[in-house]
Amino acid sequence: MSDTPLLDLEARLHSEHPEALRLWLRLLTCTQLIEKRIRSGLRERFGTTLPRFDLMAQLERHPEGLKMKELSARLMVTGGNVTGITDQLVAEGLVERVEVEEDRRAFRVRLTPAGHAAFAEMAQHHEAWIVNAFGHLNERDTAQLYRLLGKVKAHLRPIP
Amino acid sequence: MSDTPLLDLEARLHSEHPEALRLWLRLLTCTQLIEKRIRSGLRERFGTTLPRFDLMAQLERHPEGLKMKELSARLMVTGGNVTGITDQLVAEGLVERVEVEEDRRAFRVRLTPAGHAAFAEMAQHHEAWIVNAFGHLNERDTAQLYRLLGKVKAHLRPIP
DNA sequence: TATTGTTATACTCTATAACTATA
DNA sequence: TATAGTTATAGAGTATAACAATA
Repeated sequence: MSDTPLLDLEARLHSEHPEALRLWLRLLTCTQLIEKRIRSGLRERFGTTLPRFDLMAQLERHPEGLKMKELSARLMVTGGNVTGITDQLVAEGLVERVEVEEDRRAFRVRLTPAGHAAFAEMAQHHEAWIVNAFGHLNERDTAQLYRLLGKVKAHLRPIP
Repeated sequence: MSDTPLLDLEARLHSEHPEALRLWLRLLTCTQLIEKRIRSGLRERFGTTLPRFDLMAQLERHPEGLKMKELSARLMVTGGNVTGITDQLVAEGLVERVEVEEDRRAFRVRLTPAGHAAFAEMAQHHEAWIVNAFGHLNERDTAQLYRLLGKVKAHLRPIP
């Protein structure tokens, strides 16, 4: 139980922690159901995808722009993917690459005015879908769920 | 606020329910972090993927086997994908298709003895990863989180 | 006609690794 | 040497739609 958690799995694990497994399956199911709604909403209403929306959401929180490296870390994907998604959004005039004076290798990606406007509209619907998904939670439940997930997150990322 | 939730979004949504949005982002982050761990664990240790594991997990709960249609519903993916994943697992001797007497269009997919053994080993590690992910939750927190997510799930799927 | 399952297709996201240009 | 970002590649997962066989 202490420091050799993987040595005698066969003997005990399958029945020792069924609650953790049930919890995980429920967490996964909830997330997937909500995520599917958002993905189809974004696709059907705006012809876009969740990773693209997420990238724009990050930029909206950082009007001065974010470096590719920062975007990569925040979106939890590798650099090549950020390049690809950014290229698409640049081609559509929604984001732009701005040179960084101090470092000529890097630049900041930021929303264009058109991108800001497009994001604002999407964000409204996005928020409505979210609010609807959690529609039956009262304030207390919402706060408690948020708090408990905070504990989980803190343990998952020792250095947030 | 009552029956026209999408008409005047611009005016109110962005500031009216920030808690729901925060909750969703945290829920998504937790799920993604855990999921990434599980995916890389399955890949590195067992050379397999999460959808394949999930399919086998469904079969393990149903020793008599499941029809493709049932697997499709449970895994929340469309039929073509189930065919593809099943084909892979059949090729590796982990699952088998068994004819259904009453309906010659359909059959049941079930684990082979080799598949059962392979799944048992994976499931042990899988459970260890899950237990570790929720390692800092005490029993009360776990139960409460499970209960709250149950509320969310019930609202998401009116007919479970 | 409707349903079960397959096939074919196309698209998105992803990680990896080799590459460039700067630092 | 190390870092920022790109390119190229390959693979997995997904949805869609057309299809065959059976109900």
